[in-house]
Amino acid sequence: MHHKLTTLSLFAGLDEKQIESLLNLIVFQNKRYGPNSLVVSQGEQCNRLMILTDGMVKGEMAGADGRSLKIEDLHAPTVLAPAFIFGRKNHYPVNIITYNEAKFIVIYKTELLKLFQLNNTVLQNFLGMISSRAQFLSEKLRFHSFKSLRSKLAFYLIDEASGRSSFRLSHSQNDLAELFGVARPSVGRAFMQLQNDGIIDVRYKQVQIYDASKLADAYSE
Amino acid sequence: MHHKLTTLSLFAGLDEKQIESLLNLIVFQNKRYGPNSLVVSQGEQCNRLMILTDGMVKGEMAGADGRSLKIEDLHAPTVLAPAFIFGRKNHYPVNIITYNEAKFIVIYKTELLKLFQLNNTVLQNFLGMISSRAQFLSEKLRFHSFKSLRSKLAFYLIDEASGRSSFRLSHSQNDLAELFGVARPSVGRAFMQLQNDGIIDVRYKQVQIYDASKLADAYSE
DNA sequence: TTCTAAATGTAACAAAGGTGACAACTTTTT
DNA sequence: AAAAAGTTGTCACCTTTGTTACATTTAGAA
Repeated sequence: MHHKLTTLSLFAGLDEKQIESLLNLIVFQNKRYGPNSLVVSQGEQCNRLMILTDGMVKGEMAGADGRSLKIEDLHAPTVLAPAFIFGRKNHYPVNIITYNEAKFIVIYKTELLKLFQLNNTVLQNFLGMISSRAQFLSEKLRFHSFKSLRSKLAFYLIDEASGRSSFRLSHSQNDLAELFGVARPSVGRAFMQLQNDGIIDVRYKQVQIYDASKLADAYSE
Repeated sequence: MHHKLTTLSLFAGLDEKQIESLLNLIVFQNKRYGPNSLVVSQGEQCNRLMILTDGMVKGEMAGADGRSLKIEDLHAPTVLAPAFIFGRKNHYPVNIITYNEAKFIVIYKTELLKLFQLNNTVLQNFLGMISSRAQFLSEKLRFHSFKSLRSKLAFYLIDEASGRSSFRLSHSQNDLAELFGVARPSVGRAFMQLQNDGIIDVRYKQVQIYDASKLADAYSE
């Protein structure tokens, strides 16, 4: 029936039979939306877990004037906004809109808690999902806390080097520019400056670190 | 005994007796550290929940070269790094060091899960803690995604106005500068530019919005 | 009220990064 | 091997933000 659920991170570690028998023990709804339907509207209270089992949806945030900007695309199977059922703010921050026909499983909060009591693996998966998200965001944010491009690049290089003094970059300058939120030529300039300072040597993707200590200094420049 | 635990968010909604009887049902350790002790070292595996019941500690991140920068101070009672027990990366990202003498309750992962099974409130509190953290981080990050100072300020103003067209700012330009990660005079300039464009009127903390639509336009400038 | 500390307005100059463009080089595909 | 696509080096010029400094205004304390 819901064969795709085995690939859902919430049910990781469970086989099809286990999932089915679990779902038989709780109350949930199947919902189906046509293309371009509003599934969840911004500000709506989030007291249920929505699992996208088929289709593709987008989350977009309505601006003060009605225009909206896309936040992200979500493909089945996935869980929508797991951090909003139990968080302090339990109102959706975005509109969720279908691209094509989409199917959902909807589990209300009380039933979800029942599910957690029934199966420890599901609970751990859910805890893992939210925790990983918090970790991911935390890391992104720390990256932003390095102000200058030079410091971001230094941080990246030390991480990428992971101890080696010579290595090949696994991202293009374009990727890095996007990652750092700057323009591509700026990345090139930053590389060049580190090289001119005698800290590294770069030639295309090949990097040689001459002075790891100075590179670490660059964190705070 | 652990009278302070009633103010711990993990045990919110429970009284002293309930907490005590819960703790009697699981295995945990009491630990005590002297001043300036290393409680947790960066990279160490996180397979236990540490609850700071007395004292004050700091988290600091060791740089590649040994120097370290302080991340945050934590006061009792609080839970250390709740998002790291169940997350994908279960290694502490920081060193935790005591300022003064500090006492902890240490609950291993398996016992913590037992606690969740025993008491639904504790589970919901824990879910709430990590969810709220994810939400908080998410919001911070979204703010950073507005590139220009003008767009950040516009976003802030619309939020602060919350519908009104005239209101008083609740932060100083200094606060805003810190919040936006820019220099203070830049904040002043950004205010002035919005004013010169006829979008708002500012006089010290008093703000009048003339054109909310144009202000919203400024998101993407 | 008067004094004082904090907040704000403003200016000149410096520095960082953005933009657009193009050539040179590498990698991948055919 | 040749062609195509992608990546990198580099340049000139523009825009935004940082820095420092100082005068002015406001708000809070005495």
